[in-house]
Amino acid sequence: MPKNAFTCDCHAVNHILVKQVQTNMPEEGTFSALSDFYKVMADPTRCKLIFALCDQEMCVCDLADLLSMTKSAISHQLSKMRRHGVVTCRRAGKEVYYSLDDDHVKQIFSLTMAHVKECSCEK
Amino acid sequence: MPKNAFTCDCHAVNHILVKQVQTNMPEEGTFSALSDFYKVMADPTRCKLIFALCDQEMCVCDLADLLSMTKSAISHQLSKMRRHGVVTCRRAGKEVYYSLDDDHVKQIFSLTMAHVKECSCEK
DNA sequence: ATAAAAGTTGAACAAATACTCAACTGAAAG
DNA sequence: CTTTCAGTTGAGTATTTGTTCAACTTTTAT
Repeated sequence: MPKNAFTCDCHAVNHILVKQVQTNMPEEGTFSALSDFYKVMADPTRCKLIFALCDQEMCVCDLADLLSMTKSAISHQLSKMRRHGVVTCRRAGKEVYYSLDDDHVKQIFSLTMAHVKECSCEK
Repeated sequence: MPKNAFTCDCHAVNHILVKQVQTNMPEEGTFSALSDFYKVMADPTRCKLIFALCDQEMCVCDLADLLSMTKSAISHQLSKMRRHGVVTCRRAGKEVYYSLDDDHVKQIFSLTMAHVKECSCEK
């Protein structure tokens, strides 16, 4: 059974506009990639980790101490972020040091920080 | 029982750095606001809606037609986005037209679009 | 008034997900 | 070699969440 193939329950008011937007729409994969990226950011713990890693690399242990959480919880989050290209890591003896992978992330993060400070929208 | 108050299961390697980052950390509310914002963006359907509304306002019906989804599903998503200050709406006869509320959103969105096009990270 | 179309809303269900727990790997020190 | 500490990983659980369904409101047309 095709998912939701044609279950629009109404007739478009402005057909021309709909068609026009439709031709400019990126492919499905672009939107999954977009929302996947935002999903990685969509958690307070991961936002804190990004904030912490904005200025320097840090090891899992220090990040766990900083956020008063277990190494396991932090490690899970970091590996998710790593799978999505948000952070990289390097081993140094017993420690593994994480840092931000991409400069875009820092840009997007600080732009969003500025946004939420201005925007006063109720939950 | 206090949630995870002090359950860090290790000793910080670099105490000084941890303390330093700790003093610069924004308050909890800032991080919830940040992740709440990203949560709103973290869905393919909502990303498509934002894309569609980047250039002009559109009514629910046309958006439902564009994405081949029910009015109800679209309306639920739009109201979520409205509660979080991402979109606004105005009534015009039977139709309700939605548009992007804040220019920051457009900026962040296009920056992210550029990011995911360069970044080739596996799922 | 009545009907039809656009949109909203609340409950319910299925899928995704953050943290916990326990078992594991890798590196350094005894 | 054994122990210890840093970190990872998989399973399990509780919570969150996207869509459906059905009932409702609002506006326009007959």
